[in-house]
Amino acid sequence: MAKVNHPRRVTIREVAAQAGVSVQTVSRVINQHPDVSDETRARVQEVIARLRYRPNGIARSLAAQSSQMLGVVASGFQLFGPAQLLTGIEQQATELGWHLMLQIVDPSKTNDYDRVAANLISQNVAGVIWAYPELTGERERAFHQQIQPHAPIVFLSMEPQPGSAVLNVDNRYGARLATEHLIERGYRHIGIITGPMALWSARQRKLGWQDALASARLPHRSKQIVEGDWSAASGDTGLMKLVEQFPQLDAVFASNDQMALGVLKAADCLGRRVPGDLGVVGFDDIPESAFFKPALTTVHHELLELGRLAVRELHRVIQAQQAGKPATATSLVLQPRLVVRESA
Amino acid sequence: MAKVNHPRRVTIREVAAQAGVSVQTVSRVINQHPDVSDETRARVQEVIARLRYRPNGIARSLAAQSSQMLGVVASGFQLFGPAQLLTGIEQQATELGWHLMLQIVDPSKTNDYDRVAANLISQNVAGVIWAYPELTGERERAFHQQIQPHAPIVFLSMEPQPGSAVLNVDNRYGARLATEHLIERGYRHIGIITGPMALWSARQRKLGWQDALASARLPHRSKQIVEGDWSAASGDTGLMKLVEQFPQLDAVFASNDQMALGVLKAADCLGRRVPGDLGVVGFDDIPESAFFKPALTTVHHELLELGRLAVRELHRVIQAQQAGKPATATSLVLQPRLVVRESA
DNA sequence: GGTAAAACTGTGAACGTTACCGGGATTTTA
DNA sequence: TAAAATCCCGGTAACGTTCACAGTTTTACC
Repeated sequence: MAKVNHPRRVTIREVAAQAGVSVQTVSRVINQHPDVSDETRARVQEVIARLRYRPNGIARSLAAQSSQMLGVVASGFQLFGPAQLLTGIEQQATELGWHLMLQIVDPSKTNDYDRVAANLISQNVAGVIWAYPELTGERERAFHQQIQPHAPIVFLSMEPQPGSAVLNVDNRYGARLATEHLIERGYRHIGIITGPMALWSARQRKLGWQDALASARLPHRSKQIVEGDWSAASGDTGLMKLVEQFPQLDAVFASNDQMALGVLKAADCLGRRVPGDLGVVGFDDIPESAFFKPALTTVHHELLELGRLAVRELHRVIQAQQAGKPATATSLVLQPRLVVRESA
Repeated sequence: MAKVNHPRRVTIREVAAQAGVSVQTVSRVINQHPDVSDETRARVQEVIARLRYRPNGIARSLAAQSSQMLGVVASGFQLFGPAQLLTGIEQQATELGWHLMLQIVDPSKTNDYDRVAANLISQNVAGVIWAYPELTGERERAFHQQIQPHAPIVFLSMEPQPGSAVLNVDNRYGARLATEHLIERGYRHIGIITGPMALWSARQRKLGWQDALASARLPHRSKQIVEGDWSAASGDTGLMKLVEQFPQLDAVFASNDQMALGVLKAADCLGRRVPGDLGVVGFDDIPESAFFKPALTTVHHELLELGRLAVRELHRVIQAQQAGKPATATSLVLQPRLVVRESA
């Protein structure tokens, strides 16, 4: 790292000199420490404003051994879920005065997790939000072990692990709601297009579908199941496969709205009318789903709120730890709800 | 900022002690400085690995007066464009070894820009990518003035400003392509649903639509125009308004794909067949648009690549500046292309 | 009016790294 | 063979802030 000739920035020392006080006093003013007389405080603040002094966050972090930065590990913002989570995280972080350091993981590279952990530690983040959907037991443990000594972690949308704080939407319950709705409407041969089965959330949604069928004493066999990848394209081909391997199919639970869109499209191509010949329910309630043809019945969940909660939880723990009280983040599950429209 | 009792981290001093060399030599090894013998280098690296030493990025930034961090100012990841940009930025940043500090602006708060600038400066970012779509002339200048002395800036999707580097997609040309396609297909009464007119990119798309009509000697009047807000809902209500105020309407250019979806929905409600009774073209080519009914003809642009380019440009300038050669970022425009499907 | 407590302010040493400069050992050049 | 260049390496002083502690002044109370 070569030195770049930037204009000298104003330092705390200059402010102190101009205000006729010590550096320490200026520091106290900046940090809203109570032990400063109103008069001194006012004088210092006047100088700060005049000189346009900005405390150097880097130096602050180094001296105080803690930064104003939260690490966010994520991936795939093109998808609705991650984008929503990140937005919520950002909103809440800004409101509470935290900065965000973004890290993307490439799950295909095994040692990418180490790189990310190293980066987070090296920047001395005060807390970490793991918003990437998947982390298997062993990797989770390894990551936890690396980060935990330095900063608390909150995981999002992941399989609950003992000893870790995981914030989730109840995917299983949501899928059950969706499927039960189909059953209520009289459909009896209900297939599913799942998300990538490597993902816990996708597996949970599949379980919810099974729950509903089981409690209605309807059979569920593997020919009723097709695995998708969250994309509309996989919903489209998914339905094609499904009708082929399970001809009596009369309804589909698509594990997200994009795939549901693909299903609607394929149904159209096959000449099947929705909801008459085929019931369809999605998951996520993306803003567009109300404008599908027909408008999609789907499961709504509050991912934005989940992201906000993650930050708040981290904030709580960090504050407590700084006050000397040991605290750990706790897990939490948000309940989704069914949004009935026209597709079932 | 109170001190938290975390386990002591391994410092460069301990590595130096264990390896029997000076702190400076370890620093040289970390930074791949050439002036170290292979033998010493190997010994130091062995110790680093054994002690699991991680250089403290904060201390490094402070000492070197430059960080490994790029600032990204953005907003609205739920929208396709920003999400795509951010993904591209992240990919390229990771490949080049940069970290990202994320900042969201609330455009409704006037002084939010100052807050963001202060944050970026305080964290000593090496460069800034402004990915929030809009910054008016004056604010742009103010922001520029605050940041520029500290770090180079690249703006994305914004009105080109003299003296600033702006990376853009040619929105006007893309919109022209879309509209010309409608004209070629024989539509003559072509309306438009614009994006928020406060946004330059939305205004450019409108201009492209005008260009096409003008060069085909077709009239364009204000009753052919409705302003939307990028959402499917606004596309839906937009078409309703449009047919009311301009009954002879036979085609619509929707300024993004979400609004096009809304248009398709409204057309269906009105009993108008697409593309028979009504031609529709969108903009963005979101992955779902191929699965609309009918499949949407739209304009494709490479926002992911635009994000990557922004990082590369910044990287180039920073490198050059550190090498002592003054350099400035340059502007650039990417050309979009038409994707013909079934909706026109 | 004296003492103890409270309120305020300053001093010096961290925090973990890199920049700058200087010096010895080794090789190259004239 | 001496001088000059090159290669390695180390010591010291930053970078801009906060922390711990030690002062000094003011206030409160009997």
